[in-house]
Amino acid sequence: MSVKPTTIKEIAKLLDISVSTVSRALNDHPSIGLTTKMRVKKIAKELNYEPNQRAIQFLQGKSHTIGVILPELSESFFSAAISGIEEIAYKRNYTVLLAQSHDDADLEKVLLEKMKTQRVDGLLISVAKTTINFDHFEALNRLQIPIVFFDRIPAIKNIHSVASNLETGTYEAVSFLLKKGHRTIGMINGPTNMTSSAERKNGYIKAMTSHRLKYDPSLMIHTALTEEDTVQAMNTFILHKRKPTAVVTFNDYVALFAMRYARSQNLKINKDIEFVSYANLPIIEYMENTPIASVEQFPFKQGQKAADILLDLINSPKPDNSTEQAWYKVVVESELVTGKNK
Amino acid sequence: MSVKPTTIKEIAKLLDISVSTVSRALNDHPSIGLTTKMRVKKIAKELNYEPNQRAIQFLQGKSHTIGVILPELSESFFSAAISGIEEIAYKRNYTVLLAQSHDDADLEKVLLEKMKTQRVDGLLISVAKTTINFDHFEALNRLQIPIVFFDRIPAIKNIHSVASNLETGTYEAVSFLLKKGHRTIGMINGPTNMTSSAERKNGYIKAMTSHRLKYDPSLMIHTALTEEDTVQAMNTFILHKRKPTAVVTFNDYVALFAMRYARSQNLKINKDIEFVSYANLPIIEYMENTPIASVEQFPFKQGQKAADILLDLINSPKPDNSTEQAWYKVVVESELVTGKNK
DNA sequence: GATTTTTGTGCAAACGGTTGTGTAATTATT
DNA sequence: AATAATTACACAACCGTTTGCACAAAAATC
Repeated sequence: MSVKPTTIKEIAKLLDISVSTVSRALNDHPSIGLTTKMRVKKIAKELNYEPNQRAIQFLQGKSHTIGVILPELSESFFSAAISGIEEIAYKRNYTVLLAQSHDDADLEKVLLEKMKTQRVDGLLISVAKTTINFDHFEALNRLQIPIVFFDRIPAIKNIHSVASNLETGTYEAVSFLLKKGHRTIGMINGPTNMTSSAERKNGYIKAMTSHRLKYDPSLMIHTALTEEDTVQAMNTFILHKRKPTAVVTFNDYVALFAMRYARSQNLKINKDIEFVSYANLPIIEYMENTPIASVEQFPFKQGQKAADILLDLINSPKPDNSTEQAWYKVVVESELVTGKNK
Repeated sequence: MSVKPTTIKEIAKLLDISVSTVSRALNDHPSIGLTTKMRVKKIAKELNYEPNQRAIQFLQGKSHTIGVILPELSESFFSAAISGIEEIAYKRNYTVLLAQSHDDADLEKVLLEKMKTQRVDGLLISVAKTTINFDHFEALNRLQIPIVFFDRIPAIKNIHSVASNLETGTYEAVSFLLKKGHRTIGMINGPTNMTSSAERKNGYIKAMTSHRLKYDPSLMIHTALTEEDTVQAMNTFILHKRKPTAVVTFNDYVALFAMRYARSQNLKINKDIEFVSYANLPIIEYMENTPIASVEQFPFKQGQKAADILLDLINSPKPDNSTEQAWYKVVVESELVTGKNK
C-alpha cells in the first residue's frame, strides 16, 4: 500500500543512476543507452510511475489548463458547448477548469480572478448578461493569457471571438416558409439591444425582399421574451388585418408560449398557423406540438472551434509589441433544420 | 506591459531583503517586523503580485483540485448537480476539474487516468451506464485519493456514496394520489435491474399497503423506458379491467410519451387520468399538459453534499492501516412537489 | 556593563521534474 | 598506437514558494 506516488528519484536510487538519466530514459532521449532505457522503463512500470504533472507544469511555467466560464450549464446551448470544448481540450492534452457565472457579473469577476491565480494558459468565456464593465479582462491581457469570447461577445475592440450568425439561419427559415406558400409571416423577436435580435431581423428582411415581398414592420414584434409579452404579440398577430399564417419565434421557449396561447385561441398548430423556432430545447421534439423547423446554432461545433482557436493562441509564438496582432472573429453560420433531417 | 507575473524574488530584490522575509511578510508571520510587512505589502500590491498557485500546489503536494466525472451535462440532473458541486468547491477554495464520460466506460477510464496524472486531491464520479469493471478505481485508492460516488453507485463494497432514495418520494406521490381519491393507480417503472426501479416499487407498495389497499402487481409495469414500451404499458392500463385513474411514470420523458398516447386515445389529461412523474425536465412546467406532481431529487443539494463529503475526506487525517475506515453512505430523501409549491 | 532574552531577518533545503554542460569510457580514424 | 569522434551517463541549475534553523542586533534583566 504505497502512500505516495513513485518519483523519478526513487527509480534513480533503485538503479543507482542519476535522476537525469532516468528522466531522459523515460522520455526516450537519444543520448541514453538502450539497455539503460529498458531497465528504467521496466522498473517504472513495476512501480506504476507517473510523472507528476504539477511539477512539470510548475517547472515549465505552463498549467496546460484552460479556464472556461459559462453562464449556465443547465441551458442546453452551453452544456452542448462545453462538450465540444472538452473534446478538443482533451484531444490536445489540455485540461478544463470549469466555472459557471450564473449570469452574475460579480461572481464572474471572482471566477476570473480565480482563473488568474490558477494560472490558466487561456480563457474561454461567455460573458454574463449583467456584465457591463470589462476592465477585469485587462489583467489577463497583461499576463499574456489569451481570451476567446464565446457566443456572448462584449462590444469592445481587439478581442478574439466565436459566435453564430443567426442571419443566415433566419434567412433560410423565412425562405422555407415562403416556399411553403406562406405570404404573411410574423416574427416574435427579442429585445432591440441584442445583436442576435438584429441578426434575426436582418435575415427576415433579406428573405422577404429577395422574394420580392415588401417588409411589413408591423409583423416584426420585439419582446422581452416573457410569456406575457409573447401572448401579447400573438394577440397582435391574431387581430392583425394581415393575420400571419406562420410565425418565427425567438427561441423554443417563446415558441412554447406562443403555441400554447394559439391553442387556447382555438387555432390548430401546423394547420391554421405554423411555427419556426431557434433550437435550444432538445426536448421539444418529444412534445405534442413542435415547430415545423428550427434554426440550429451548433453549440457543440462552436465550442470545438472556440477551444481550437484558444489552444492555437496559447501555442503560437507571442506577438512582439511591434507587430500587429491578428484578432480571430469566427462566425459559425446557423442553419435551418426541418422535420425530415431532424 | 509585464509579460511574466511578479514573483516573490522580484519583490525581495527590489527591497533588498530575502525571499523568505517577503514570503513571511505576505503571510503575516509573527516574526516579521511591522514596518517590513508594510513595505512588502505595499510593493506587492503595486506590482499586482499574486502567489503562483502552481508552485504552492507543487510544494505542498496538493493540487487543491477535485476531479468530477459525470455522464452527461445535458441531462438537467447532472447540470444541476455540477452547480452544487462547484458552489461548495469554490466556497472551500478548491478548483473543479470537469470531465464528461458520455456514458462510455472506456472514455471514463481514460478520464480517470487523466485525473490521476493531474493529481487531483479527490474524485467525485457518477459512473457511466456501461461501466461494469471497477478495477481502475483501485489505482486511486492506492494513491490515497478519496472517491465519492454520486447518484449512480456501483455495487461494490467499501465506497463512499451519495444518492437519493426514491422510495420516500414515491411513497408520498402515491399517498398524494390516494388522498385525492384515486384507488387504481398504475405505475410505469423502469428496468428491474435498476435499484431506482426497486425503490420506486417499494415506495408504491408501502403507500398502498399502509392505506390498507392491496398491491396489484398487474398495475406495476416494468419497461425499458422507450416510447414504444410506454405506449404498450399505457395500452395495458387502458384495457385493464381495473383501468387506472392515475399513473406514476418513471420520469418526465416517460410521462410525456404516456400523456401523448393518452391524448391520442381521447383521454383528457388531469381529468380522465392524472399523472405523477419524477422531475428531470425543468421545461415540463411550460408545457400544455404537465404531471400534477413530481418527485424531486434535489440534484443541486446532492451535489453540494457529495462535494462536502469529498472535501472532508480530503482534509481529514488519513486513516492508519490499523483503524477501521468509516464509509459515508448518504441518502438524500426525495420529496413530492405538487403544483402549488412548484 | 555583562548576560540573557527577544525580535527581526537571512540562509538553505525541499518539492519533482527537465535540460545544458561537462566528462569519462568506448569506438572509430589515421 | 596515438588522436579524434562518439556514446552514455552524471552534475547542477532551475522553476516559486515555504519553512526549520542559525544568527545578529536590540532590548531586557541582573
